[in-house]
Amino acid sequence: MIPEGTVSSMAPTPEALTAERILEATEEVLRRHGPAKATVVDVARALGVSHGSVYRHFRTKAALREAVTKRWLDRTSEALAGIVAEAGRDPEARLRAWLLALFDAKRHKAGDDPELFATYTTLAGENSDAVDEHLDDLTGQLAEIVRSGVDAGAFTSADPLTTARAVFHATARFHDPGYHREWERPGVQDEFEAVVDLLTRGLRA
Amino acid sequence: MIPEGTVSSMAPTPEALTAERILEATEEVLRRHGPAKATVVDVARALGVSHGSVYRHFRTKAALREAVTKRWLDRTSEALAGIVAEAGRDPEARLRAWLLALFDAKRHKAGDDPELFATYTTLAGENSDAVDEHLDDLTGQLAEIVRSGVDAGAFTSADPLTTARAVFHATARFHDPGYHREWERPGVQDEFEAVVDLLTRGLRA
DNA sequence: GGAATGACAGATATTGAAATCTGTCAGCTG
DNA sequence: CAGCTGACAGATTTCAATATCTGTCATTCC
Repeated sequence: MIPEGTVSSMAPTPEALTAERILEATEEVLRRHGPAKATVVDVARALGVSHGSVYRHFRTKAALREAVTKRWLDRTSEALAGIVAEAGRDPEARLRAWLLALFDAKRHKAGDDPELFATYTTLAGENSDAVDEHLDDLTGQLAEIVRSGVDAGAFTSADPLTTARAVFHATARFHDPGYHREWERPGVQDEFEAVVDLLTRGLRA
Repeated sequence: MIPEGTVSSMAPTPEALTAERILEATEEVLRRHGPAKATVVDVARALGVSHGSVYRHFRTKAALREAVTKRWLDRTSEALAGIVAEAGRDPEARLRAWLLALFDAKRHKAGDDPELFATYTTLAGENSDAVDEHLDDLTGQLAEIVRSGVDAGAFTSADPLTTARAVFHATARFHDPGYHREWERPGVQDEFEAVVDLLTRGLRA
């Protein structure tokens, strides 16, 4: 066993209570009990500590839930950042791939584990600040794709960020959790393509 | 006083209990008490009859609420039909006018009387069949505009109805009641125009 | 001495008994 | 007789008592 970093006493068996461990336990409790019934007492119990100890790392229950929300949103952003980075690829293909990846990611999350998806949708509703940041992040990625398309002479846009926001808003039906019921209906894929076709036509130089 | 239509006994003072009068009373009760507390007993009381009489005209409370919902949705559709009928006008201008009229109508309903808007949003959520019909009606109107644009050589579209649906979905943020909170934020008008610009560019022949 | 505990006050959620509502129908009323 | 009434059974909602939770902090434990 290697001693972990610079700890005064090495406290071997009962791992130190870190913010990270609390967040993991909170995700687990949310998965098990859902957002309405998940209490910080549950989280403390899952960790084998008193609930007072949790309050040492997170000032309030709301702050704890917000931190969980941020982690989750960041994981989504990271997955898409890879497509933005594919510098060599045709801008239109990159745009389509990015939009499809976003749609697919959401669709699979909603379809594979509906309860967990509902849980995170509830959390997102409680933390509009975290969501706004996430949305800025995503539109920033889109703007990056638009900008490179303009530079390559493939797209026209007076202001890539405004254009990116327009594309994002126009595809809301295919990524906004509020529409998740529609994602399982037969024709959605075609609807998605019809919208993306219209948008890419509108973007072309 | 002129006798009303063909009535067997003329029953002058206490007006006959018609489906129409019940619907009006129901709208009033919904306006006063909201969707959660509006009961059919309330409706009967407002009309000065027993609740049994209401059930003579509407089989269930749900059917009564659905009828109210339909009336309300139909009023919205009719208002927009006028723009579709402006045959002489430039297709692109007609499309923009139609989308703006829809956005403005929704925005004013939500802004002027938020509680009534919330009430009707709840009713709409309960009556997805009526809503689906309404949506078909609206996309039909849009398709009519697209079709006339294609005929005039101003628009390109392999299938006007599919294209109309794409335009409708792409502008969901500006007519779907779920987004009503966004309609009061400062930049919405610009966001709306950015989306409509992109879509009209995509439609042009 | 820094981290964790657990008792506590006020806020929030749960529960089950009582009140109200929905939908039916036999009978009243004009 | 057509239309309306009001009593009724079962479903749903309300309300208040009870239990649980949140957030604090004086005290305990390594």
